[in-house]
Amino acid sequence: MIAELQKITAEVLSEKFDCPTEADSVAVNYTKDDIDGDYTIVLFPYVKRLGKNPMELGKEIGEEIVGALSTAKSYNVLKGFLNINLTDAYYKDLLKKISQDPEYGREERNGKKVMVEFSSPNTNKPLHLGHIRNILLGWSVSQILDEVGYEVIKTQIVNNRGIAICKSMLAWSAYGEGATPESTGIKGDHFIGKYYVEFETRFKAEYKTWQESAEGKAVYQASKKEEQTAEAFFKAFKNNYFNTHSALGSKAKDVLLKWEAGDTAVVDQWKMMNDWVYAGFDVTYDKLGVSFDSMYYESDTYLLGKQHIEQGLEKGVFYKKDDGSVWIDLEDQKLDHKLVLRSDGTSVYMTQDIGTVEQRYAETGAEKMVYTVADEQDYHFKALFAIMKKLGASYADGLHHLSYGMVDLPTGKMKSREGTVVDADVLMEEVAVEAKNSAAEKGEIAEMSAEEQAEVIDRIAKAALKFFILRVGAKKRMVFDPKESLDMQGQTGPYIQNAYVRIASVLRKQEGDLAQHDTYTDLQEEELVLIQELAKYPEILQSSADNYDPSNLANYCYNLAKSYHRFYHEQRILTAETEAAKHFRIDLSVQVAKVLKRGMFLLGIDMPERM
RNA sequence: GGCUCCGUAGCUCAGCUGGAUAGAGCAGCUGACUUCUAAUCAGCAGGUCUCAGGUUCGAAUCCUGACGGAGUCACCA
Repeated sequence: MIAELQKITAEVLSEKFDCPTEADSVAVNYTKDDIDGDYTIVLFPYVKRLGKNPMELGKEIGEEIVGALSTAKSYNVLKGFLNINLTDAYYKDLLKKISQDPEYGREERNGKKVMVEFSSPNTNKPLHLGHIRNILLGWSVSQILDEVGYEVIKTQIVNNRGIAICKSMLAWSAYGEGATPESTGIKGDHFIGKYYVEFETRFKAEYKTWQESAEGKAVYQASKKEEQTAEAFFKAFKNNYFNTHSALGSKAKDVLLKWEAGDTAVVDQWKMMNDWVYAGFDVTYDKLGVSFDSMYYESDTYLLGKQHIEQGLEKGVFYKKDDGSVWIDLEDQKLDHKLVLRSDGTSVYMTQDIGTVEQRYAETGAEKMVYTVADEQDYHFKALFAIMKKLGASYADGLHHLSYGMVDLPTGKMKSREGTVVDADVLMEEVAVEAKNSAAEKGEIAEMSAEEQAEVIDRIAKAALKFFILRVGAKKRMVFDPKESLDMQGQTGPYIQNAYVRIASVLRKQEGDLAQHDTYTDLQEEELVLIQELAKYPEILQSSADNYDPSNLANYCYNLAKSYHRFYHEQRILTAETEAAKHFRIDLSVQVAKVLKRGMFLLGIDMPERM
């Protein structure tokens, strides 16, 4: 419709006014809510160019449009804006088209593959609120990309090696006394996290003791900068202490060395403990309703990439310093020189990532790869993508960093050291309790069986949590108030579910088959609004996919639900004035339910039939 | 210090490819359940869109600068 209006306007301007105009350049918008009209054409640019009165110009174009388009009913010109009203028949036809398409909004398969990486946890501690945002975003973007035509491969890389997991291993060996998740009844990831904390606590104590020892004091006196307090010095010196003085540190490093050397006992322990963590993660993923199509493990990939460094050196993309370290100059990208291989020949993060991208492309042929990683790594991914481009990777332009802001608490940043991290499992449990309390005051749920109740409450709780997080634009840092996120009223997931449930309820009470409603005329305002909203759905999907941002879709679902609630309140459905009106409204409701259900599904949110 | 992102109502957020009087929800105050589910609806109140310039017929939106916040600039991952 927009294209048609643009075309006619451009023709009129070009032919009648000798004012050559590109159709694309004509500004056509949806008319503002409180103004009469459906579409609005902005006249100012031509008023100025032609030196014509806006009213006259608007009339000329308006006449032409109403004459040329059978779907255009009338027009009005207001303050330089030409508003076009469309006929009821046009909207009824729109609804009919939507109604005839059972997979409305879903695009033809485009034959392209896209790999979406998300979650990517470390195996030394459980998932937290930050992971939840990551997972919900990654999952939802995957779903949306699938909906607009891609074949999506959902993947994650598990950071299962390195010094961190060695700390947990060491603590478990020393203080675990053979305990297992099974013997203690603790979820595997939490179990490992416990030993990580155990290590850190002991290390802290050890460090504290050392600071007061003669050696510690001597080091402080010898190495401190001017005016530096002991507290500041020791804070900065912590890593150094771990590497050079700490008994615990040297034991942990010893475990890491043995792991890298393939020491059977260490590797076996590592496998066993990581398996506990994976089992724990799986439970959380399951609760979140997400799954993966493939997995990568850092233990398999951390040595990758060196051969690409060699090739890059040959091509002259990289250069070698005297000490043997390899670098790339990214100053033309407004980035610095970046190290890609250490002087001792071992890899850094970047080396691995180069190797991993190449491996993934070789394995899947995906032309697009999306990395769901927090915005603190913006710089890293910019550099990685620039490097791949310089290396001449054919898919380099298809690489995308789905960068999202950190989640803050009302009290500030989440800090694991200060124990202010919100654990994913605990949070979900809290939301479930809140949903249960909320539901207790409502009528319908009480009549269900215990099993049904639990199922419905679970859906409501998940909807509340997921919608709260997904409605915020991904790039934006967001504040997560545990209390507010538990809200079930207003701009929330349950509000949208409630609209769906209302429709489901009406449909249950409807008797007999759905009849034709061609004779229904005189569309009501609330009905018009709903059809207009429904018609926007495909373009919303497309823009969510283009921007890798589900918040568009989330807000759309809310708006659609809101329009429905209003419609529901203003118009009778089952007891409508005429049979035609009744069937029209039922059809309309069915279409709203269809879109709400699908849209929310793409956000990873399930709809209950009752609540 | 360089670079990147952010700054909209008391709070949490929409709106940002320039268009009419800047929108929701929460919190506060009014009203609406004998009538398809009140997890709903209607209303009141709440704004210097951080500030200052610029471009434009028109700027929350684009540009420049300042201020405030965050991130990053590791032979860490």
